[in-house]
This record gives sequence, structure tokens and C-alpha cells, in this order.
Amino acid sequence: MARLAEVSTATVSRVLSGGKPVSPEVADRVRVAAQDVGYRPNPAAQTLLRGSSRTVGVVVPDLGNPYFAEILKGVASEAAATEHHTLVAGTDEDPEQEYRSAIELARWVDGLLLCAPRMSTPRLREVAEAARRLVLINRVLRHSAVGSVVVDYHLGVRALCEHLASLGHKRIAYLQGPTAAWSDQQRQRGFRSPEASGLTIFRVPCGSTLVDGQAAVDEALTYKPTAMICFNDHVAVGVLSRLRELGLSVPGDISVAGIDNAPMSAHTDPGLTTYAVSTIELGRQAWERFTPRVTTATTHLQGELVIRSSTAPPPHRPHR
Amino acid sequence: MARLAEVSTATVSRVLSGGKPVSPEVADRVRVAAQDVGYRPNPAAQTLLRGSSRTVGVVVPDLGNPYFAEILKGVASEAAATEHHTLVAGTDEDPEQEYRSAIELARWVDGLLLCAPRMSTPRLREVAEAARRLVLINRVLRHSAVGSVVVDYHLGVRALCEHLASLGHKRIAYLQGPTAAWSDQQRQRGFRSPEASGLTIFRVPCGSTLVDGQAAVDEALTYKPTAMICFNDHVAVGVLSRLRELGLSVPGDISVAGIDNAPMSAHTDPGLTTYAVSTIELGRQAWERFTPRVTTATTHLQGELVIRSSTAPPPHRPHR
DNA sequence: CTGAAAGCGCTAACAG
DNA sequence: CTGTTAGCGCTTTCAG
Repeated sequence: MARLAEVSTATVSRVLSGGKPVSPEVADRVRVAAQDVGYRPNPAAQTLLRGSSRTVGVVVPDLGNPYFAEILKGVASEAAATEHHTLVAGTDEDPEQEYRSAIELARWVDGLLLCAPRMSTPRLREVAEAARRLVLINRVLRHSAVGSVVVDYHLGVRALCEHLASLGHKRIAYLQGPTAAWSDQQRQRGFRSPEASGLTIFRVPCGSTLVDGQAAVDEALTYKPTAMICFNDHVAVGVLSRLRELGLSVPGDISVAGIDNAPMSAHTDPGLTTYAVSTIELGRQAWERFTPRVTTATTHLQGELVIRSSTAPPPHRPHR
Repeated sequence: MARLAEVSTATVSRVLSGGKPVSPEVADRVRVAAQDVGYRPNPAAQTLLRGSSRTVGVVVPDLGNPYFAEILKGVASEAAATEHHTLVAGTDEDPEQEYRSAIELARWVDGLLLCAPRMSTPRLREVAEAARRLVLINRVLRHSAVGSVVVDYHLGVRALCEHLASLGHKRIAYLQGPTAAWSDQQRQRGFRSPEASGLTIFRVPCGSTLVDGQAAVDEALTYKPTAMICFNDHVAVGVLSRLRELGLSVPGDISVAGIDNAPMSAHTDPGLTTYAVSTIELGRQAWERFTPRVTTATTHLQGELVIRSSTAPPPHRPHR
């Protein structure tokens, strides 16, 4: 290709990278030749030289989960806008894999976006050392050069509690997220707010998926709650489905609320009351934390209460 | 690090890559030193030398779409199992971006997995030339070294037609997918099957999302169909939601069927009759097409009819 | 403005 | 078994 245009490789490089002093005539010749041969520089060589791959890494517990899929979408789209690539890894909700994937990707990428709800703090710190730049989702770490974007889930739970209390509910079942997940603890903080003080909260082990929700309903019902707050909307959809099977009506017999406002939540029957957070915004914010000018501090994202028809005053007599 | 263990860089490389003749004593010393310093080889340098990045690229129209998210999950997980990384790009359903992303990633990766329903065949051919290895999802291209994994959607439509016909339906609205999408044409092939011969099909422009489905319902109803077949389950969920708003009961007044069997489809009310295809399997199959031993030919994936409660015999009198 | 040459970090080939 | 050396493809000095 350098041969084709009869110039040195250095000149080709100058033309293609742009903004270098090259005579217009030569520049054109090079561009034509490049087009002809379909020449594109080898990115590995560029990376080696520059010390930057123009790539960000995204590590999440489950790539199939729409919540993370949307975050990924937000990041990838921002990244693409500045000629960056996006490397991904799913970790199957396994702390060991969270660590391995993060460490592995860290070597490749300019910046790492990590959602690792279960990784231990020391290991997280190791990752922070290994990565050029690290941004955490829904988790914080005291460490220079580590930024965080966290959703203030305790405010969400608080808002849901206030909403349910104002409807007259007293006994609330909380379907917990994955054990030891940082963001579940955030949610639980909401139950210690003044808005929740008149409520009795029954904690039920659950998880983060539709199937988890479905499975946890029966245990939750043993507490005779008049409302359920679910770890997220997926769980809530599973709950609605199981309640329907049991012949209980929502919100007639029992109210159900989710968290996150998943796309489907506006279309369930009944429509799901939830705490809406914008995952696209989350992705965008996370991306911004990679740019040098932005502080490494923690960004707090607030959501808003979305009241649909899955919540209503409790029945006068408890069901059954 | 080589200094720390008092050996040459070549020896370090031999130890770390494994399977090379090194005395156990030295090997241990190197491993300890590497551990100490936290040394990890520079992947860009390795890539440059090897000519392979151990990376696959995945290009899909919408990273936020659960359908593609699951395919991505399947591929990423298979890739990780063999120490490969996964690079992604979403293309916002834009043919131009489909092309640019594909060409761009092709330079980086060992293999490219491409779902580009709208890209023109000549451009697709260009991508095939640029990529070391190319696998297409739901699309075929006559070209050596290009494999495909396609879902036989015409069989799905055929099965749905047979199912609806056997229930006594005659007037069916089909809510079309994105214009010019290859996989929509596949579906439409199903309407030319014998099973559909007794049916009158009304084609309604729609799209691939929940919101598209919601919006297309009113036009579809002008044909007074007794059943609707939707491009995919997302559309169907949007349809269910709009029909509910209109006060029409499913399946009492009208039957609705989807395609794909999205995770949520078992949990809608009523449960959605659909044609189930395994996206995980799709991802896995796609991955297998990257391994040299596997032929580049097209793999056909079949789904199966899943009958839930959104389909039933038509009402005796048409609604309204 | 352009070419020659060094070197990014690594591993394969070649000596020893 | 181990060290030395060349070179992967590019960009960036440094000369001219």
C-alpha cells in the first residue's frame, strides 16, 4: 500500500491519522490507494504503540438480564460515539468469575465498568489497582481513581413505603435480592426511614429473577402481608404470575410493587407500581466517569415513584 | 520482573505460556516473581505477534433487546469458556451503522457474529471479505467462509396458522416486523404454506418492539380479524396491553400469538401462545461456527409451538 | 514536507 | 534447558 502510493509508511500513517503536515497532493494519493487496497491499520499495533486500546470493558452478573442489557446499550452507544469499542463479560452471578473477568479485561481496556454486587472489598481493591480506570455500578469503594454510579435505592423503598402506608397498609413482605448483594442492602436501608416506621416488614429470601419471584410467593404469604415490595420488577412479574395461579387478585387481595421500571412493567396486568430508574442514564453517567475531566466521585441517581394499578388500599378482611 | 527472577524475558514467556521446556526450579521462581509484581503480559503485544486477538465480535441491531441480549449471553459464555473475549456493538437498527460497526470490528476480532437484517447484500459481502471469519444470524449469504444460523421462522408461522385454523379462525392479522428485514420475509413465507391456505391474512405494518405492537393494534382491528400473529413476543405483549385498554378480552374476543417465546411470555395474562426458539442455543450454534472443524454451511434451528391461553376458538359473532 | 530508523512488549527461531 | 535476537505493524522522533 505504501508501495502503491510510492510513499513511506510514515507518510501513510500521517495521512490516515490526520492533522499532520502532509502536502494535499500526496495525501490524496495515499487516500485513494488506501481505499483501493482496502487498507486499514492493524489495531493491535496501534494499541501497542499508543498504550491505549480505545476500548472499555463492561462486566455484569448477567448479560441476559434486560436491566444490564440496557446499561450495556447505554455505555456501548456512548463509547461508539467517541470511537471506542466495548468489551463485555457476563459472570453468571459468580463472585469468582466477577473477579477473574474483571482482572482479565482490565489488562485490555482503557476503562472498566464493573457491576459486581458480590465481590469482596479486598478483591475489588485489587481490580481497582489493575485497571487503568474503574467505574462501579451500584457500589462504592474508597479508592482514588475509582468512580461510582449508584442508584439511591433506599429512596425508592422509602417512597414505596410512604405510598403503601398512605394507602393504609401495615404488613409488608419484602422479597429480598441476591444474598449479600450491595444493592439489596441499599434497598433495606429504606425500611429504616421514618416513612416505614409504622410498617411491619417481613423479609423473605428471594433473588433477582422472574422465577425467583414466583417461587418466593408462597413463603411470603405465610406472613399474611397486605402488600409485597419486590427486589426488582422481574421478581414482581413472577409474583403477579404466581398470585394469579393462586387465585388471588392484585391489588384487590394484595398489593405488589417492584423496583426499576423494566420495559414490560407498564404492560403487565395490572400495571406495576414501581420505582423508576433510567438504565440508559445510568450507562451514560458511567461512561462520563471515564473521561478525565470528570471527578471520580460517586454520582447518585434518583428515580421516581411510578404508581400504576398493582397497588391499592388493603382489603378490609385479610384474605383466606 | 525478568530482573526480579534473574532470568531472560524469553524464559518468563516460556513459563507463563506453559508447555515449554523449563526447569521446574526456574519455573517456580518466575511464577512467584510474577505473582509478586502482579505481572500480566500485554495483550496487544501478544495479539500483534500471534495475529489473533482471541476475541469475537457481536454486532446486533439493539443491545437492549432481550432477544439479542440472550444471544450475546450465549456467545459470550461460550467464548469465555475458551479464553476468548467478546466485543459488542449495537447499531440502533441503522443499516449504515451495521456496516460501519461490522467493518470496524472485523479488523479487531478473530470472528464476527453479525445480525444485520437490513444491510444490503453487496455490503454484507464486503464485510465477509474484511472478516477473518463471519457468522450470520437469521440471514444467509452465498460465500465461502461464511456460516449462518437461521431460525426457520416460516415453520413457526406455519405451525401458528395450523393451530389457529384448527381452532376455527379464518381472518388473521399479521403484525409485520421491520421493513425489509430478512427474518420478516422468512415469516411471511409461512403464509404461503398449505396450512395457511384457508386463511385470509391481513398484513399490518408494525415493527419489533412493545410500543410498535401497541400502536399497530387499532389499524389491525379495522380488518376485523379474529386472531393476530405478531412479529415477535414483544410486539404481542404490546398488543395485549392495547387490547386490554380497548376493553377487548383475549382470547374471548380475539386470539393473539407471538414468536420467540421471550422470558416474559409465560407470565403475561393471558399466557402467550408462541413459537419458541432457544436464543441460548442460537448463540451456542453461532459460536460453534467459529471453530475451524465446523462446516461453514447454514444451520437451521427449529422451534416448537407453545400453546398457552392467548389463543382459543373465535367468538360466534365478531366483536363490536 | 517527507523518509529512515527506533521501539512499543512480546514470542519464535536460533544458538549455546 | 536458557539467553540472545529478530520482528509482528504501527507511529513518532530525528534528519534531511
